[in-house]
Amino acid sequence: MTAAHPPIKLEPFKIACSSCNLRELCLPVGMSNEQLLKLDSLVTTRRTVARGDMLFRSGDHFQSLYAVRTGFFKTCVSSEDGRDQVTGFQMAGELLGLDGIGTDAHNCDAVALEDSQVCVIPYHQLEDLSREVSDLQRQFHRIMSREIVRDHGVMLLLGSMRAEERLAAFLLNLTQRLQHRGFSASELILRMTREEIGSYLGLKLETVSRTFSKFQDEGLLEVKQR
Amino acid sequence: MTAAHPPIKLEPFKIACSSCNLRELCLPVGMSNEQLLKLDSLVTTRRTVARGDMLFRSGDHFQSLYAVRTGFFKTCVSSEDGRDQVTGFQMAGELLGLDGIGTDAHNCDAVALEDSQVCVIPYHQLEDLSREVSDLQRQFHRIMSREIVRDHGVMLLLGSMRAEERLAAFLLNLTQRLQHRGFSASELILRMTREEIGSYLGLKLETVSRTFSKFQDEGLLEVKQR
DNA sequence: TGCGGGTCTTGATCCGTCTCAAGAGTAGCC
DNA sequence: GGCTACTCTTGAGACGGATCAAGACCCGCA
Repeated sequence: MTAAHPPIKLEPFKIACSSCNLRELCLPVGMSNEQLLKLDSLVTTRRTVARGDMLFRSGDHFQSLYAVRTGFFKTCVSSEDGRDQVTGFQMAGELLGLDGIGTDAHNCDAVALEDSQVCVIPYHQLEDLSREVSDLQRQFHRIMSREIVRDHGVMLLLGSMRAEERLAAFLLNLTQRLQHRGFSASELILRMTREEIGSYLGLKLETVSRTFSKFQDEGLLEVKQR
Repeated sequence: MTAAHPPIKLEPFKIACSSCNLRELCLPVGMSNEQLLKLDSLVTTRRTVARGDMLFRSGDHFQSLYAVRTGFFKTCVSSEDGRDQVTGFQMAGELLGLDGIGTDAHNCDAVALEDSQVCVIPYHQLEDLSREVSDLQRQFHRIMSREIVRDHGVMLLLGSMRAEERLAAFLLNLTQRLQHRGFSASELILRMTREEIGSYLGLKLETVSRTFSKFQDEGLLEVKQR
């Protein structure tokens, strides 16, 4: 939309929603330029999370949502008796922290699977602005609703598919989302371990590994260490 | 709040959110009386759904949310290849249809498991009002967020629990919700079949039945035909 | 009251995934 | 560059739940 950028200016380009290359995937979808400026004034800080570090953990006080700018995350819940379940993998443009709204406390751990950056979205300000900007309200509701639909899809997977089907559905989903972001449809790097994939799919890591081998034997895919 | 009801008036009492006995469980939570009157003008129609009938089905155009007033529902998604998964059971005060917001089309079937009544909440009007009434906005967001948290809990159940644990967790959850609504904590009527329970828990109906029998043998509960 | 269809229980067997275990491959780090 | 720790692969055997099958129970309805 901006015809040209200043020719020589070298000061660090402050990345704002209005000029973010992810704005067609993220919270800004459907918003006008004018509205985006308001969003810019709300989303002013970014946070870097090193691989293996947590963005937030279960029980933390909830204050902000986070939009993944670069990198890759997993979220996982755990039960009192120490069981663990990966509930999702998040990539650029996806929101983290929606689970915290209901109780003002985060309900899962969010772990960076590679060095990552997130935009901090102060939740109360987002509420305020979305009362003013209905397009923002709409998009926010859509995102929450889609998370619910996604979760239901995972339930279907966990409740009624066999190991091969689960892994195939998982890989298909990953490649589709990566393709949406301009990556190859035929190749991908798995940022997560077999164990994490297994946890997400309700399988043990050995089963995941065996299923990969099986797919490879059948010529369905080629595995080069992740 | 009303000290006494009119002594003789027999005309049908128009049930509004402001006087609904479920207002402490449902959308009105946290709203003032004044705000509730606005909500009343939005939620003006009710719909009766006979046992076995569908409130909406996957693919239907999305226009409204539904709050269960009386009765009991299940929601289920199905994959292209005909697999079926019950994603939840809804009782009084709970909202149906949140999955439709993201794509303007319902994404699951909602089936009444007994004769039921729901309040129709036109979604666009709800959006409008929640821009005006921040307490409504907050509660609506909370409800969506809690649905996400609930779904994550089901994923944990499906991904890492054994049959007995799943059934126990399910029964515990049901009794807690019923208790919240003033029913006995030690007794309940299962409105759903073994097959529906199984579908929700990722088990076959025979396994559900066997697990009930096992619990009974161990003296953990008593089964009187449902 | 007796019939028929749906639901539930229980048994026997089978199969998919888990478990345990050993070894190979890979990456980070001194 | 070589050590260590982690991750992945593969095998053998065990086990939980699925499947197949038969019969009991229950409810709605004629």
